[in-house]
Amino acid sequence: MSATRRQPARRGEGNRLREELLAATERILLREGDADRVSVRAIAAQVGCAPGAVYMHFADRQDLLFAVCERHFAELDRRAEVAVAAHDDPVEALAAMGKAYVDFGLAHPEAYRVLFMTPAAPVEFTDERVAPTAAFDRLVGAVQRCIDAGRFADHSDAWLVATGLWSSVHGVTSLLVAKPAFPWPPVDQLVDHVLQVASRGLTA
Amino acid sequence: MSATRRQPARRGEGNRLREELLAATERILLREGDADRVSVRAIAAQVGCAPGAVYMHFADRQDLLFAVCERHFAELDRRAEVAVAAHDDPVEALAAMGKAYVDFGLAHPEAYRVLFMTPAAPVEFTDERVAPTAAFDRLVGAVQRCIDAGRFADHSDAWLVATGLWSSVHGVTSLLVAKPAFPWPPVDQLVDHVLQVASRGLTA
DNA sequence: TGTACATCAGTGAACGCGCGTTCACTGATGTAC
DNA sequence: TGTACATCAGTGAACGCGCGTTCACTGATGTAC
Repeated sequence: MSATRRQPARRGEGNRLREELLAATERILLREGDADRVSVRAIAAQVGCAPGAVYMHFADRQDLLFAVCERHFAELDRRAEVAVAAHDDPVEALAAMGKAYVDFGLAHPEAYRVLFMTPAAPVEFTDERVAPTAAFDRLVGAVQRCIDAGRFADHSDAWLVATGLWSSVHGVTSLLVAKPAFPWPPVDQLVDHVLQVASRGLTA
Repeated sequence: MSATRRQPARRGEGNRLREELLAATERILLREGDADRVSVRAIAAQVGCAPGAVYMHFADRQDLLFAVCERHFAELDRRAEVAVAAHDDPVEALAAMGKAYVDFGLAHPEAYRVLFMTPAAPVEFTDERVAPTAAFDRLVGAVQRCIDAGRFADHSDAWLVATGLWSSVHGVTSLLVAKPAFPWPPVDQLVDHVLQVASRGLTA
């Protein structure tokens, strides 16, 4: 896009290029749909700087990609938090979390793919850099509240129910992200249907 | 593995190398877990032939990768067919299809990823080379039989229910494939749980 | 039975390319005296 | 106020690498006469 050379940042504004690099990486990630196809050189070209300049702000390519994902992970957790807080009824809160999850995935398909649809995320989320399970812990908590409230007649294993629910909402999200050309029903209808079926299946 | 040079095939046995290339491609796809990381040169080295020999049997790299996937797609449809045929009860047949689907994905994670977890499969499945919707058509039919039998009280849209079910079974499969390191419940338990919840949610 | 020839199933060197990363250097900006 | 110097925020050329693909060639095998 902006193939012209940018002006170097002023003193003390070293973070400007950093922000531009993050934005450009995200743009290219969105366009390519695959972290493997996002090259340092393409990012630099998009920003209008030399490839080497990337290494002023990030240790390496992985580190840059990770930084992009990290932001989105934090947003997912925030969305989940808001969704839960909006409902007193624990089953409704759970459904709202599910909806928030799908919305997040569809709003950031590129980040979603990198985070949840590749075997190795740019950096493994088991290390100390991020708490990937923050959003998942929130889900387990919401399930446990349903169980404690006696809403799930037959199910008492919060971990099992939570992984099952995650599977379902991930299924919708990831298929929509991976196969946009498929003749899907209207997205809202599909999402509501899946959440409703899951909800009925658990409470029945 | 077999880094030694192979003997050229005899006259009339030209397909021998073709088969060996397909097998090697599959092996490397399994190891790498990503079609983008499967190179022609690595395949040739594995088989023990020159890189150029690949072009005696396949038009290009895409063509070779596609041929590997095509076989697996046929197997998925076969498994679905067998599962449906084994049950008189339409709801049970549907659950059996779901189980067969997940089993297929876990048995061939590399093919599953290429087929269902990337935005562009090696070749787009909308073209004339394969009928990717064969297995899906089978699913829609199985759902319709449940509806016709009056088993789905509230649901009359076979397409919506089928896409929803696909989402659920895809969710389990793809998460297990993409995140094997996650502390999942026992796989059988998780799969049975998801299928049971979906089944109850639809029949309730 | 012998031999010239066509064909099959490859070889292997080379093509041009884009990649991540390094490193010596540069020019503008701020600071100390 | 002027000037020497340090520092910041980069540049840009180069490194070695692996990639997909092409192409002139090769050696074994079968076939025609």
